[in-house]
Amino acid sequence: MSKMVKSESSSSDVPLSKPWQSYQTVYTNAKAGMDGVEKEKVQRIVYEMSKGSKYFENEERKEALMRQRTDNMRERLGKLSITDIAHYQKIAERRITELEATRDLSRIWLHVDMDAFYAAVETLSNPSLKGKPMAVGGMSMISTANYEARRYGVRAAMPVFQRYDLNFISASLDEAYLDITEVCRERDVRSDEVAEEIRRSVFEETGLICSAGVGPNRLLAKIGGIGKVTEHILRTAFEIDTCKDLLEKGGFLCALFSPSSADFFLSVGLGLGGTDTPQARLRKSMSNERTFSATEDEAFLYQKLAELSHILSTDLQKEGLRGRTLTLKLKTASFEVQTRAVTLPKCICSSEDILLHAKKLLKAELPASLRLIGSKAV
DNA sequence: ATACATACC
DNA sequence: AACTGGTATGTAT
Repeated sequence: MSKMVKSESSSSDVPLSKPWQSYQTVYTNAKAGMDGVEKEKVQRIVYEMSKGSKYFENEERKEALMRQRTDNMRERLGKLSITDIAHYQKIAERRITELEATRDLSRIWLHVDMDAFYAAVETLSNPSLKGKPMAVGGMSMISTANYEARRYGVRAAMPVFQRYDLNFISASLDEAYLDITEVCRERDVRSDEVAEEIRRSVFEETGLICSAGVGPNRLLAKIGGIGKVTEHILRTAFEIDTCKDLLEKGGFLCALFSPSSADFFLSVGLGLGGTDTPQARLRKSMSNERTFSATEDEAFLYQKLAELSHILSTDLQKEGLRGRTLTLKLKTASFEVQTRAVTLPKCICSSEDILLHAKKLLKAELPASLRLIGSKAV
């Protein structure tokens, strides 16, 4: 959503003479910290270096798929009759009124976002990195998830958040939502003052810098909402660039998307978001997966599967859980993701049972050149 | 209705 | 991209 409001990036209709500008995934200039950098030059260099790689080809495949979805949407849009449009416009208007009636402005939510979290945590444990350009990664690619970082950093800021909201929501490793309504009322302080206080406490107690936003619900506290693919579709197929557009063209959204998707778009347009603290739900599945350099070596693949099955079994038993359907996840050397599942007559949790069924699923897919295997129990 | 596969967040 | 887990959706049976 922030991207939609700012409306700066031109994701479509890029001249063919500059192909690197259409390649959005590896390098996006939307991120902060790009001041004083020759953006186009960097983008071109990254493009030249990525071109032809397996990963790159898969990204192109996904971009083509996205274009197909957009074209498909355009086509369906063109087939709507005047009557259809009037009909769905009515539906949209009614739905907007209903959604508006649910607006709750009684709560104050605060969204915290740790700045450059992984790099910042790494720098804490290795101060010599301070001021140097760095990325967290390995296996010839840039990644982030790092268990050391997790343990170190997550614990670091959590006590601060808890002082303001015992039930704060961890949205991801580096993001959290706090309901600060009571804090504001009891101490008679403004929300922006609380935001500043939290930022200062986090820095004093962890050395990590974070940003904090405030709003009457979680959507507005974060100013978030719509992802890259959806944004592209909305922009190019519907010419929807702003929240206002989402509401004005709600009829088309209701006509072409499922009711729940249309509701989602209209809510974003209205700035409606979660105001309650959902109670922690019970876990419904447990999974694990590993990436490695792509191989066809079946002994290696079965060995990986055995390791994953053992870990999954241990994790399940740690929480006293069992699963009745077992899903095998594969990613081919060309980055295509596949899942294969089997539902069993009885729940299982032993590593032998898991491996037995996972092996059968894998066997049916071989030979194949794979770069990831995963297993999931539901 | 159930199982399975995929996309998206 | 990595890894986890949930939801939504579509398809086949």
